[in-house]
Amino acid sequence: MTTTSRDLKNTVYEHLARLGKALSSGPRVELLDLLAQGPRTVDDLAQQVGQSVANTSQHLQVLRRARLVEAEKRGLHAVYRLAHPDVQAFFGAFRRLAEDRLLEIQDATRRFLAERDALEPVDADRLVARIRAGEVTLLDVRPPEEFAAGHLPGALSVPVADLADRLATLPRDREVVAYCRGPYCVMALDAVQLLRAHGFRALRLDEGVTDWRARGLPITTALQPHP
Amino acid sequence: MTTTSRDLKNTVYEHLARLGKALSSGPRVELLDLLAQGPRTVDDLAQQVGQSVANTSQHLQVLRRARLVEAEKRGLHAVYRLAHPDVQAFFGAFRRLAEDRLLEIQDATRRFLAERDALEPVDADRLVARIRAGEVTLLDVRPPEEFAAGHLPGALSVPVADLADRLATLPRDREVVAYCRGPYCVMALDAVQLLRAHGFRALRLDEGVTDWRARGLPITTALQPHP
DNA sequence: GCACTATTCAAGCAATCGCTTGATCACTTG
DNA sequence: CAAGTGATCAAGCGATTGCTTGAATAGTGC
Repeated sequence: MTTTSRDLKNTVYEHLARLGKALSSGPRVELLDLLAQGPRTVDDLAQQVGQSVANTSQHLQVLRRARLVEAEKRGLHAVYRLAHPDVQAFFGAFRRLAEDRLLEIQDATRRFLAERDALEPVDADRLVARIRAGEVTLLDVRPPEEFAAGHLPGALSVPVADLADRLATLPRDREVVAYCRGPYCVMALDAVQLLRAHGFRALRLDEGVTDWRARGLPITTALQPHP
Repeated sequence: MTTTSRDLKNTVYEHLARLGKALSSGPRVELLDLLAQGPRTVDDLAQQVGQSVANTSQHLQVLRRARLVEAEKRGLHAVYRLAHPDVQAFFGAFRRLAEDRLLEIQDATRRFLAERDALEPVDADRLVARIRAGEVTLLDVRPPEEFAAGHLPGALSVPVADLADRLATLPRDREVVAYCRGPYCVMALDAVQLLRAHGFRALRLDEGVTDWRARGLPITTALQPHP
């Protein structure tokens, strides 16, 4: 009797721990973070996290066994995506808790930003009104697929790789605000550096689409995520 | 340049994973679940999870390094508690996600409950009104310390171990509702069985104090958690 | 059918993890 | 101060994990 109730506890907590295990490896958390931006193929993900394809595939299967992501075969490719909107919300809570509690994270990013002397990012609260009013030029510097999967209203899709070629098309009389995936994403940082080097007044928004959505602000999808 | 940004990502995601690692072992999750009920000493916890004291201590230190719990020396004892209210909220989200996504958990508990033929628990929504109106006798069958750390308003503290001795003091003309720590806690189940065997109309509430609080319903503390 | 690509599978190795045991430290009480 | 208790530390073990390498599978395009 006490033994069977112990058994139940063990299996229940063991299953809970399976969810924890899924989040217990750096590369896996990074994969999840990428997938929170939108669906992706395996070797796309592998490239982004800088791991071998085989290894990435294995990590993805761990995530799949924990029901955090799911895969769909599309011709040659296997497209992975988050298994449910709840996962995105939970992952946000996970990241937020870690950032709040583990000061090392804040330290590391602060040190990194200081080192790159990228002026402190403007926080969203102050910018939201101006962005929504269209007083600034808003750039989404993520890859086009992520832009397609959802972006801030009014944002222009200018992948950081293409930015140099498209500088001429940007109005010079307005401030430019660049954003990418979130506070740890450096693409917006690169963009701001490049813009400033060319005389633009440029700022970095340190939130991504997921943070934006978490605030209850609107997201636009130019294309359906899975039509 | 790309290398340093990789470095930042690695350290950030590695730190995030530290939080995941804390949640990646069954006993550790169980410890967290217990601590969500209220502060505890090490060997109290060790007994509850059925592990050696040394092992429990080590698990607690992993949780502490992840800043999920903190310890305070009190004379001979080390009292552990959750490090912040956010941790409790997050742990609730963690458990809820796991329950929703990992059907194995629901299966296991359902099978267990069926095996013990404990009639299905009454869900809170239907009972809340009657409990608040005081139409039923509400029993908190957890240990006294947990009752002291916070309990539902109007509940009587009747630890399951003492229940048999106190049956005579309970009114027989009203329904009895027993609760303990949550859906996986079997103390309320034992209590209901015992009550029914003695002719009471008894029901089990499958929520605990943390669920109750998460609903925004009131909690009473008879004693200050840390005076 | 053949070459090619994207992904998964299987085997292997070093590193880490979970638990145990026995010693040690910190504090209380006789 | 000695005895006793609660907790931590340190060493050691078997099991698991993370990554690599090389082969196998499934679908595409010639």
